[in-house]
Amino acid sequence: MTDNALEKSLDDRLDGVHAEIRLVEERRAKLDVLRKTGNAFPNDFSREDFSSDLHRQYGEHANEMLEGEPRVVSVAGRMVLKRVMGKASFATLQDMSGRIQLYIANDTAGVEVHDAFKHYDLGDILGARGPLFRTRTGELSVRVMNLRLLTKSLRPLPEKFHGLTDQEQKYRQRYLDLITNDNSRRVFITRSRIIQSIREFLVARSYLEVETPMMHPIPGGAAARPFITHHNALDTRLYLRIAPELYLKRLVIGGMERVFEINRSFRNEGISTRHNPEFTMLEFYEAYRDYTYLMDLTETMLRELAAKVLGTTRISYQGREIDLAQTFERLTIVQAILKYHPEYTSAQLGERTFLIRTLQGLGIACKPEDGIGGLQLALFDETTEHLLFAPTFIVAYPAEVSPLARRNDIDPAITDRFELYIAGREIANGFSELNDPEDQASRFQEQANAKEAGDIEAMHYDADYIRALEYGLPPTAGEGIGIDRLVMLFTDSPSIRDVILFPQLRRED
RNA sequence: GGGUCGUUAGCUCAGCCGGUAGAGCAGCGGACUUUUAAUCCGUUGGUCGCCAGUUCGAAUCUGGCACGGCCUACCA
Repeated sequence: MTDNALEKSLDDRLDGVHAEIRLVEERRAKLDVLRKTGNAFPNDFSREDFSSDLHRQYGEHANEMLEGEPRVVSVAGRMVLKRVMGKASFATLQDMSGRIQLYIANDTAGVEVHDAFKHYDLGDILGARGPLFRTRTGELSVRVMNLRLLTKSLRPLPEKFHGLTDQEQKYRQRYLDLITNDNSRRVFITRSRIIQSIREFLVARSYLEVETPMMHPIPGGAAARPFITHHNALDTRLYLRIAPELYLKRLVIGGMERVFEINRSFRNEGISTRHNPEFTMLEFYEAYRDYTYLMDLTETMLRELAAKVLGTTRISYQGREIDLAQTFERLTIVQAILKYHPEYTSAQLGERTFLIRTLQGLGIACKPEDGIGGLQLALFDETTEHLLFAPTFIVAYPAEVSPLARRNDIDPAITDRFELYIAGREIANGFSELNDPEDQASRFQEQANAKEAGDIEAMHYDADYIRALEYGLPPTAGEGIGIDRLVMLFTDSPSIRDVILFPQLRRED
């Protein structure tokens, strides 16, 4: 590259940043003026009123009532709309609860305040005081007597009408998404309410909320690939947890007969619209109960949750209706396949050779060690799972894929376990816990052997957990619910990234 | 990981068969004392994701790369 070419490329590069910088520089110049004339970042403004409270309390009041008994309010928030009309202006302020309109005029706020306001930018944080009134078109507004710029915004906001639509930017700069998109705000408020309501539901039933380690010396409680890290002082390998299960059951052994935890688990697997490397799970355990009790409890919980958070048990997800008030169907894996695929017969689904041939026809690789139950489950996963739109409990999972679940008393090849499907997705997984330490030890051994044989998701042998079981785990039922997926369902969100504030993305650079 | 679509002004988007860029919003200047996506007049702003190639000439065609959306695979 010649010197000339290098110089040209540098010039071009500076030109490239010029446009955006210019908009910021204009605002920076305004900030410089603020710095010179006083405190540019004051924090002595006292906000007394939320916009939603004002709309709720005075939304129905006629203007004569408001003018007759003036209610002076103090509001603050980000200016998201601005309309200057010469000697009077309107601005829309957005706070955590909603929006309120400000009226700023020469004859009420004063010429000086109004002229200053004219140079405020969309995105600035303002504080305003004045009496409420209703405009000619009926909108509840603050007749501004005092107005202060509390924080200068240096960067321009996304377009006021369309908001931010670029998915990547919504995820990377979530604050912009929250400022400009009502739906996004609604989703995360709903998420918070769901979690809060679950807490209340369980606490009301004498559950204790606990926190167990996220860093595990032996990852356990699920079949998944973990993240690996290292502790320097202990010079030891640690894994980010893939599930809290084994620690929660240790607590039940310790006498915490009803415990729950709502927190993150981590799985080092693919990222998709249904998977984020860190995700939030509710796990809860109750002693002296079995999995049938959990199914009843889950139905009640989801029903009450919807009624409380959404105000209805009827959910619309991606254009289809789900009514949580209806009794959730309960089907075994085989019953579910037969219901949705009447072309198969019950006799066929009991034949190993038929199952293997059918799965191969669907392009599913069968492992030679797969038992009949495993083959049935593979067929279910492939052909039926995604069709379970109405809430459905699937029961009778094979023991070979349920290393932590109690065997069924009549058929020891299956376990007392269920999974709940809604909208074609697994929402919950629960079972009567395996509390026979010797059975658990041999199941761990099978898992360890599978791991040895190359199954990267197989569980480790956890001797410490076996020791705990040997002290006696009371008969217990336990369940996990994927909170993110539940929130997706309740907020009609197509992607898990829409319900996680900061989803994992590739590095920007 | 595989398939597919996308990346143009701060934001939302046009840009046809190749002739080196347009609108709206935002910004700046002006008019306007009940607007509400205010309106009207004027105006600034772009290495068209990056790197090569084809061509007299590339936002446009071809290849590669980066990032993202969707579908798909593992899973909760």
